[in-house]
Amino acid sequence: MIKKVLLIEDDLQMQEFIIEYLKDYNFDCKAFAHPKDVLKEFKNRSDYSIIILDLMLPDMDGFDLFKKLKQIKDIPIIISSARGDIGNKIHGFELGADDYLAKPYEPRELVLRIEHILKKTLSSKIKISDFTIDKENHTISLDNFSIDFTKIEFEIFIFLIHNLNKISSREQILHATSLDENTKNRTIDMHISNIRYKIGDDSKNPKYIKSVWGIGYKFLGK
Amino acid sequence: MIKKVLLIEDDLQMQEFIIEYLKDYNFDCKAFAHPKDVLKEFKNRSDYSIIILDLMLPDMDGFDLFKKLKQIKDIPIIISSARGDIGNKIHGFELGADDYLAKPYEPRELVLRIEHILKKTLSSKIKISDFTIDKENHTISLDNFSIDFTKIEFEIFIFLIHNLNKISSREQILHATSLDENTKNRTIDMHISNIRYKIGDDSKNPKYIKSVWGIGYKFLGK
DNA sequence: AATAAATGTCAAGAATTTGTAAAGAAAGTA
DNA sequence: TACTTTCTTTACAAATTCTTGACATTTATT
Repeated sequence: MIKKVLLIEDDLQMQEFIIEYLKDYNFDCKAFAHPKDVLKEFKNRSDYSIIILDLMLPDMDGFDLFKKLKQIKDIPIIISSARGDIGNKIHGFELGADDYLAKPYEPRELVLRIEHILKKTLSSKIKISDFTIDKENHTISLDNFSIDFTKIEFEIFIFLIHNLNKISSREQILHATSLDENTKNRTIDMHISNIRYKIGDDSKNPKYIKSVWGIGYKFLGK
Repeated sequence: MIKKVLLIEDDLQMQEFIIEYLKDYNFDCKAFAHPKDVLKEFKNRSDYSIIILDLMLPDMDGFDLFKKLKQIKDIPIIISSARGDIGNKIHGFELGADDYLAKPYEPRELVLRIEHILKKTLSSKIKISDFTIDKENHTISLDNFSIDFTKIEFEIFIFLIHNLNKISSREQILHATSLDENTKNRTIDMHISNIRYKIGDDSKNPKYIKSVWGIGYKFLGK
């Protein structure tokens, strides 16, 4: 499967160069210079695997853009910035950037970092807890029985299990999934209830999804 | 807790410089130039949190050393190598390096990468008094027994223990927690009573939470 | 020792949060 | 269009937590 890369870079020559370079490594890369265009594109076609975000952009603060992109869909983002721009780097990591690249960088280094991150994030068929998760095929199975999750159930399940043993608030769940941002909390409870039913979990004596009173939900591991 | 860093670097001046730099960021860094010494040290004292491995070493191939270190104990390793030494970089990632740094690098960048990796790897557990506190997961344990605090009990407990050996007034407790501002003082007393019960403390002869007559409560430490 | 004020905690019930059924709205399909 | 599936919301019951009053006990003051 060809991975799609979303490049945000205002230097047009650089754009061209990276697109060509990534093509050789089997990445389908689209580039944009303006935040507005990026957001529009990403909202419409969110089948990208990774985003490369250059911080030196016009119009809008790069961190704003970062947050907005993450809100639309939580995929890995590599931040690139001018070498020595340390303040930004700190901020980048704190924001949750998966990596950053100091400019000027070698294109081969970019490829390596992309592959490294995708390997961690996307590699299909991972076993966590008693479940086998195949993100690529959007399937989850328990004891070799495939579970039919709906889209949102799948997203919530993935989010919870990625935060194994950590409490996820309803707000976090909301933002991590494609749920509309003014969806009621009780809707999430309802999805949890349905997920529990499908995986045969009991809310009163949970094996997998525990409610943490007043705070959120927690996927129990190991 | 001070984190220990194991630096493998054959340039002695560079060693000195990095040790000093990391000291400013509260890392306890020990450096070695020769693989034999490193292995000996790491076998004897494996309480390091992270390893910085420079690939340009005498005596032994850097990748061999990498593998041997990982075998002794699987802690994060950052590989550093001469800029442009792409072949090594690939290899580094394939070996399972957690990150790599192209030389010359800024020391601040090293700190950032260390902190980034440790944040991911190390859990957020802190030990205070006899308790292990994980704020993120909202769990507190005493002698490996997990204590089930309610939301407000948790908040009060955290506040008291953060003010170890200091007296906290009921008013301070009120404001430090999510309690409604016109909650009665006696309610706080009740919460304290419940907390004491859960941690097995005795109000008359307290080991942890002492009442200071007319003023407030004090968490006793060390 | 007597008194007043502060603290400990039981127990009741008030308030909040959660579980889930059911019904309708929205989106997708044939 | 009609049908199916998914999503959202509401409603009510159940569970949990929070608050308070009451009374016993402790501490400080005189």
